[in-house]
Amino acid sequence: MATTGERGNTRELVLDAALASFGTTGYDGTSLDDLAAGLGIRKQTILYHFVSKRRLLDSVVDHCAGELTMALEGVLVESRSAGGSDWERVEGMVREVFRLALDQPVLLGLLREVSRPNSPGAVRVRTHLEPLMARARRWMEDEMAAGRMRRTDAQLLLLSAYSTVVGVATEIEVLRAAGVGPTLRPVVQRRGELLRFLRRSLDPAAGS
Amino acid sequence: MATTGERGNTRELVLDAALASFGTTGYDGTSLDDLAAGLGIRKQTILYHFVSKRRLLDSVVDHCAGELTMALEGVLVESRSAGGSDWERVEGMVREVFRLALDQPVLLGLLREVSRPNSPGAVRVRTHLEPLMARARRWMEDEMAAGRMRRTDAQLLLLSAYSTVVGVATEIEVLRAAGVGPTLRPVVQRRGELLRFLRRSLDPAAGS
DNA sequence: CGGCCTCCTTACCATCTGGTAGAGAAGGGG
DNA sequence: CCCCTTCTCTACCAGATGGTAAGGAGGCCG
Repeated sequence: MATTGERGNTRELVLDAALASFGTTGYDGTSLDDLAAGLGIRKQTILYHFVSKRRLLDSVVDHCAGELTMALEGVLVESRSAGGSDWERVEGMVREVFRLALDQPVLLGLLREVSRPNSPGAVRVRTHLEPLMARARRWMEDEMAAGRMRRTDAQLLLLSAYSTVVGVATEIEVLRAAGVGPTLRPVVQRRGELLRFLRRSLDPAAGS
Repeated sequence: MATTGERGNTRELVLDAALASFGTTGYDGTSLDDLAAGLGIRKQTILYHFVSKRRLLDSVVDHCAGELTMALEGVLVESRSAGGSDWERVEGMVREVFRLALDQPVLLGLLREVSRPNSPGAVRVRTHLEPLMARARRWMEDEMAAGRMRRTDAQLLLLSAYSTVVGVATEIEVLRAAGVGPTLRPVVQRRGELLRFLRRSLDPAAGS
């Protein structure tokens, strides 16, 4: 075992620190030496657990994607057992995403970093998002066919919602940088806009 | 003069290439060697014109900020000579910003890069934006005092509009990365939302 | 005890980085 | 003609970076 007790949680400590560093300083701006120094360990310890810097980023992305997926799954299960309508499910998921983002602002930094075209993490994030999106799309199209959802281009709607979330994430970071701390107002407002947009597009009981 | 004709436009060529590279690959991800190689020149030529990498970034930011300022100034002058109302002026400026963003997508990349907290370009961008914001704020407060504009927190409104624009910029990039090319729809929609929000907050002739 | 596995270490390296020093080419002006 | 300025080049460097190789400490199992 390790000389300095601490048990086997080194991996997760590195994961957390890397998430924070990638999210704030960026992938290229993060050096393994600095990362290790911040944790009081040696760079090689990081490389022992995560082979290479690139795969460390992948692991961080995997970790966060897993959290998101589980959280959304939870909402889905809950809504299903409560017998909620389609629209209530959609709303629940959107609210959960925003809740996650506000609870763990570090996630926003990472999201922004990997959302950049040409980002090394972009492909990895895509492998996580694509099945999620495909599943959501299939579900929506089924519901549309059954008349429980207003007909629209599911693919485009999902993409639009996704880009909106990424955009809001950026906004939150910009506001934070400008000193406007945890002012929920604009975020809540933008969430409301997204929800209204989705409702208008999906809810058969909504006007226009 | 230069061995290879081309006159003295090397500086601007570098500026353009740097804008593109900083915006896509990021500041840390851009190497002077690669930048120079892409232009068929040597790194030292870049350093001759721009002393250091950091100051190259500053120059790029200055250049873009100058373009933006001039464009906005143009809208102001035009609106003033046309005798437009306060609200028409605000709307004209917002439209001009979006027009610029759509015309020169590279600007979006840079904006996103420098909007990141801890970005080396953040301070530079702030020095450009602060006087602009202060001026806008004073103008708005004057108009509010004169009753030509609805009373509200000018500072917060400006910041909110700014963060919205940055957010939209990110959205456009994400959509572009997802293969959804120049689909104007979501952008126009978000511009509409921003305009409605501003109108609601500022135009005395608007409802609610 | 001795071999094995896990985890973290020191030692080292090839490469790339931004940046310095200085030379060479060419135009312009006295 | 020579000098000065402008611009680009070659040569070079100190430091940082990601990554390899190998060893040591301790638990576990035969």
